[in-house]
Amino acid sequence: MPSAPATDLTTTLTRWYDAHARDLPWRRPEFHEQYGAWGTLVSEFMLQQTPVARVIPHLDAWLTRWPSAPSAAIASPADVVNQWANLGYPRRALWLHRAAIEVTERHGGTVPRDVDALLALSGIGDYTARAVAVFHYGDRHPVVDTNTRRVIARAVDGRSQPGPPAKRDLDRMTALLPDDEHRAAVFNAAMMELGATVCTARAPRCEACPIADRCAWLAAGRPDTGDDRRRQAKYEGSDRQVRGIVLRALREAPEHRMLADAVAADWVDRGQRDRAIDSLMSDGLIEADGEALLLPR
DNA sequence: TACTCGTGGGG
DNA sequence: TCCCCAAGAGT
Repeated sequence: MPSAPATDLTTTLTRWYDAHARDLPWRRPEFHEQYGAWGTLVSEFMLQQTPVARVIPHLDAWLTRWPSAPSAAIASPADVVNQWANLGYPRRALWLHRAAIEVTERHGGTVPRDVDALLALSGIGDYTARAVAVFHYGDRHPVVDTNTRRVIARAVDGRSQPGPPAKRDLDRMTALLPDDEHRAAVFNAAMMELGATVCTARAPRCEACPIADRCAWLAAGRPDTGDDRRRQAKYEGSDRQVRGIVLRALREAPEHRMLADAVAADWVDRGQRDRAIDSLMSDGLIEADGEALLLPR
């Protein structure tokens, strides 16, 4: 007969987190003192779909240049897109810039604490809004990302992978959250850290897992329960690839300006190249000036 | 809901 | 080599 866990989930995860959490810039008290909620907001924007190791140097550079929302709000879109460099998904740079303007105009330059106010900002969804409210302000909300969804799928549901994201994920995370605000914040961080470093997507290290004794998936023998997530579209030859080539060329060009004909000139499918340029323009990531293309002013 | 949107490191 | 995946959000 299996014995009940000696310690409740929150305490177990909190102890593990205290001993094993990575020392990341946005977890340091000085970071919050220096940059306030703006620092957390910028870090979370960059962490949307970009790995931690790649974010760290860019975050430092960004906050050195723009240490507050109002300072970023008066930058040009070109400066922002260029500073974003190769972080990927460059629309995020424009949305972050827009959010900085909104924070300056609507909230007097201070990133708001209220989740609904955060959700109303450009580029901020369920994850980022609650991450700011929890990790900077210390409030009690469910922070649901790919890591927490995977940990719940395994530990609670006994499945090898989570299903597609759904609104219901928020309620499931809430159900696990301790009542105390501070403990809830640590619980959110610990679930994410566990998913990022132990309960990983590909090769989970169950032998190092603090909650292995109560994991439904491990108890079931780590079955492959299938994966109903949608696979990422092929990148090679895609519109995204062409967009990436075009934008990189403009970032690296003198004055961030090039003759349109010279951009991605060796891309064989000319029609696809032109469509990519059109879509970048409609996103506001580039603009046309006569025969030239340039980053938006 | 389904699809799009970059870039690079690791298995 | 190739494929997978990464602190998601907007449409």
